[in-house]
Amino acid sequence: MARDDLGAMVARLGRRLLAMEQPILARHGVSMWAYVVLNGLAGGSVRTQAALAARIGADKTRLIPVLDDLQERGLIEREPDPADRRVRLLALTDSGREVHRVVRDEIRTAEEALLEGLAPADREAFVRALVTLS
Amino acid sequence: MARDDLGAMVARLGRRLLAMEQPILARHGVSMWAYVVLNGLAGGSVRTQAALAARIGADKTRLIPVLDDLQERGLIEREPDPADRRVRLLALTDSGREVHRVVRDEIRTAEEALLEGLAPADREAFVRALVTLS
DNA sequence: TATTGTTATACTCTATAACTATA
DNA sequence: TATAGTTATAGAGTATAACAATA
Repeated sequence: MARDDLGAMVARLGRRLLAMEQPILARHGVSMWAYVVLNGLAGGSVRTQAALAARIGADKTRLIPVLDDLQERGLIEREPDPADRRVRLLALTDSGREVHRVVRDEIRTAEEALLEGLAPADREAFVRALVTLS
Repeated sequence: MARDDLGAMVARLGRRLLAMEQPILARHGVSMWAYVVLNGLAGGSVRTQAALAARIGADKTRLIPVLDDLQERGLIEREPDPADRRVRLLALTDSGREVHRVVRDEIRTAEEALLEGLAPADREAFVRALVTLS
């Protein structure tokens, strides 16, 4: 069975997913990186900017404008750690948590619609494989 | 079963595949875009630069330095179409076909190694799903 | 007038280095 | 001296617009 390289197919699928998510994010005024940050903070285990950068695989300097924006819009809190005042402790506000939940639900719904194109057994195996490989 | 968004997982897998391919490409002195071009031409159905750009989803202007380099190195031919002298007809040289074959084989081998981490049934379903979705 | 390929330019994204304030 | 975060800068990658040569 002739097929493209995995790399080519994964890249195409990535572009397709991105195109699918873009309108959802735009509708809520959230950039891709802002969503990734909200997502990273939603777990609750990440507290500092350095930890967040490591978690989402971004440079720490890339995060700063995103955090500035999210803070201005009241979606995150960013306060000096009393125990080490070099560190900023990050947390979602209620409003941030809500935006994250809404956007995430819409994205998940759109993902499900995409997976409808697969046989049910393949669908489960695909997600399982993706969890393992990623 | 809590999992990340498909987008996040696909992006991570994409980065992983890229990191895996990078040393192979470097060893043969071929950039990612150069490989994509060789791959696009290997099928034989694509003949013009515009068609190639469309096929691989790249801007036509992005292709030009890549084609210049591949031509200088004797991996592709690029000649005006006698029937329409605006058009450049592209083709792999024997040497280009050989480089493509070698690189592709190494990439496929590495991909197989990656897929070893999956149960055989999941492996097939994963590739099948990827073909469908991408 | 429209199209293929090319060049020049501007823009975006990302990484690097230098700086501050703490420790 | 080392570290968290910030700022400024430079580099890479990409897209946009203008151009030359055909049709």
